[in-house]
Amino acid sequence: MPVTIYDVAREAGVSMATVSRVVNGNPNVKPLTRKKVLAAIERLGYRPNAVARGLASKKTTTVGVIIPDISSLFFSELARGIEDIATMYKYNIILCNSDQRMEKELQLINTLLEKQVDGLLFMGAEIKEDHLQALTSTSVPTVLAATRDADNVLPSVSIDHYQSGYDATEALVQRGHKRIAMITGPLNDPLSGLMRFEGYKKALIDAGIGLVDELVATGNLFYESGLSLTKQFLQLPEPPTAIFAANDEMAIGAIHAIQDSGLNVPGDIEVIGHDNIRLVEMVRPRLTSVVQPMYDIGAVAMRLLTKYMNNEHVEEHVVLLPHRIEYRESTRPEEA
Amino acid sequence: MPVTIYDVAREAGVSMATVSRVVNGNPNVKPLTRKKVLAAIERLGYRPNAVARGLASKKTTTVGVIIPDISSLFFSELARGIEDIATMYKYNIILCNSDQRMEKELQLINTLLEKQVDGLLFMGAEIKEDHLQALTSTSVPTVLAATRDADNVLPSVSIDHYQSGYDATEALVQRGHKRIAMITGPLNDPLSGLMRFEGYKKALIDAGIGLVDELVATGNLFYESGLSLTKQFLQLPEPPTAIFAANDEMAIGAIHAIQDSGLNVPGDIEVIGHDNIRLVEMVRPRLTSVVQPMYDIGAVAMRLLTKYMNNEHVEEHVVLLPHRIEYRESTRPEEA
DNA sequence: CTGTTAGCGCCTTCAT
DNA sequence: ATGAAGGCGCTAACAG
Repeated sequence: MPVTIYDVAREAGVSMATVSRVVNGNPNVKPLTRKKVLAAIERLGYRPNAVARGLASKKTTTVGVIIPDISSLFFSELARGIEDIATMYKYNIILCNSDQRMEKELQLINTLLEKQVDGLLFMGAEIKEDHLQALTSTSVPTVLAATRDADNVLPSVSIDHYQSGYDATEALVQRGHKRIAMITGPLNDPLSGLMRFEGYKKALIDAGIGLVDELVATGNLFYESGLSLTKQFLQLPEPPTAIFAANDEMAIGAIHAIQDSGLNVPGDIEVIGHDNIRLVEMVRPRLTSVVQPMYDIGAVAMRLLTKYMNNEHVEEHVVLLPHRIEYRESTRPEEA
Repeated sequence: MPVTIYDVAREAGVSMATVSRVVNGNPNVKPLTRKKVLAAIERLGYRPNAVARGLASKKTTTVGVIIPDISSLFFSELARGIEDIATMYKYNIILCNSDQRMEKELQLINTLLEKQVDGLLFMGAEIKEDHLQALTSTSVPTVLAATRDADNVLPSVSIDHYQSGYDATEALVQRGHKRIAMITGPLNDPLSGLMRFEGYKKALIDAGIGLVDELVATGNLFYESGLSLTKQFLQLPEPPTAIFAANDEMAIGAIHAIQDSGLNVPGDIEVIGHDNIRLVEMVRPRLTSVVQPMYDIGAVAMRLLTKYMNNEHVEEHVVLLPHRIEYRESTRPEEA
C-alpha cells in the first residue's frame, strides 16, 4: 500500500540507488535526473521510511531522554532546552519519565538502547554504579544533564551546587543575619540535596556563625513542605531571621508561612530560593533566587551530545555553567 | 559487533525463528528449549533491535506527540498523563514542540509519519483544513488532546469550554456581581479563547446583565498580561467587582494587580481562574478556578489512541470530560 | 514444537 | 552519473 523507493524508481525510470541519492541530497546526480525523481516523488506522494533507513544506515536521528518528571516546573524547562537544540540538529527525542526510581531508570536505558537511539540524555538525582555500568557498556554516547556522577566518568552539564549553596547563604550573612535557616532538599540527592547543604554549612562556618541544628530542616522540594517546615521554624523560641530554601517552590511555601503568621517578608524574615523558575516572578514579594539556567543546561547538554554522536572532538566533558543570584523583593537591599 | 538473533540461535543450537518466539513470548516453545535460548541470550548479552523489528512487523510501539510547549504548566501536566498511559501500554513517545505554528505542526506530522509512529497525539489551538488533510490522509490513527476540530471529524478528548466559561461567569453572577470583567485568551483559539468568552457572554445575557465592552480584555495567557490588563480595569471610572480570567496565570496576575493597588481579594474584587494548575494553591489568596483535568485529558486521549492502534471498537470518538469549579479564597462564599 | 524462507524499505559499496 | 546486488536484524507465514 505505501509507496516505496522502488515505486519511485520505476515511476521515474531510474534505479532505487538514484532515488536514494536524491532523497539524501547526494550531489552526484545529474540535475535533470534529480528533477525527474523529484517529480515522481511528488506525483506518488512518496514519504521515506525512517525505520528502514535506520536499519540500513544504523542511525535513527533519535535520542532518548530520561527525565524524572516532565510535569515538574524545573525539568520541563530543561526538556524544552533539550528539544530545541535537538530539533536544530535534526534529532527527535523519545521522552521517558523515571520518577527517579532506579529500577525504572535502568529499564528505560535498556528500552531506549533497544530502540537504537543515537544518544542518551540522562537526568536524575544520584548516579549509582548500576547506572554507570549500563551507560558505559554501550557505544551509544550519553550526557548527564543537571546532574553529575561522583567520579566524572560521564560527560555532564550542570552548575556547582556547593558553590550556589554557599553563595546564597553568604548573601544572607552579608545582610547581617546570624540565624539563617535552611530548608534542604532530600539529602540522598548528592547535588541539589547534599551539596547545597554543604555549601550552606561552609558559608556559616566561614562567617563564624556555625551550624545550628534546629535551623535545618529537610524538605521534599514541594511547596507544602516549605510551608510546614517554616511553620516549625517560627515556633522556635528564637526563630530564624532569614531562610534559604533549596528550591523555589519550598521558598514560596516559606514566604506564605511567614505571611500567614502575620510577619513580613523581607521586613521580618528574608527568604532566598534556588533555581529561579518562572514562578519567582509570580508571588508577592517576588522571590530572590539563585539562578540555575535550566533551559541552558538542557540546550548545552544536547549540543554536547550531538558532538559525541558526530564523533567530534570535545574539549571538556564536564561542563559547569555559571550561576548567580537574582535579587528581588524577598530580600532587602544589601547593607552598606 | 552487536549480537543478533542469529548469534543467539547458533549459541543455543536452535533456529532464529525459535529465538524470535521466546523473545516475543510465543507459547509454542518447549520449556527446555526456552530455557536454552534464555541462557544463550543471557550469556551473549543479546538485546533485540527494535528498529529491525519495526521494519519487519510494521509496528514501532512508538507514538508521536505534538505539543505547543512542554515547558508550559498546562501542557507538561497533560504530557505526563499521556506518557504514563503510554508506558502502561508499552508505548514510547516522541515528543515535539510546535509553538502552535502551523507550518511547524504540519512538518512535525510528516516527520513523525516518516518515523512510522503507530499513532499520533495532537495538541494545539486551531485545527485547520491543512491539519485535517494531513491527519486524515494517513492510516495512522490520531487523537486530539485538549482540543477539537470544528466538525468533529477527528477523535478528541477535551472539556466543554463554552460551558466552563458559562459556569465560571454564572458563579460570579450568583455572588451578586453586576460588573464582571473577563480577561480572555487569544480569540483566534476557538476553544480556550473564543468558546470561553462566548460562555461568558451568554451567562451575562442570561443574567440580564449584558456585555460591557470596557470590561473585556484579551490577554496572551501569561501572568504579565493578567497583571497589566487588570491595572487597566482598575482605572475605569467604575471598575469591575469580579474578574474571570481565561487561565490561572492571568488570574494570578489579576490578583496581584488588585493587591498592588491596595484593594483586597476577594473583599473588594473576586477573581476566578481557569484550568486549576498546581499554581492555584501557591498564591495568597488561593485561587478559585475551573478545573480542567489536564492529566486526565492526556491519559484518556492516550488510552483512546491505544484502542485505535489496536483496532478496538470505540463507542464515542469525541469525548468531553467533566469540569467543575474548585472554590478557594479568591472568591467569597456564595450568597444565600 | 521447530526450522526454512521470504521479505520489510532502504543504504552502500562496487562496478560500469 | 548511474545501476546492480547484498545486506541491516527481525517477523511471519508455511512446512514439517
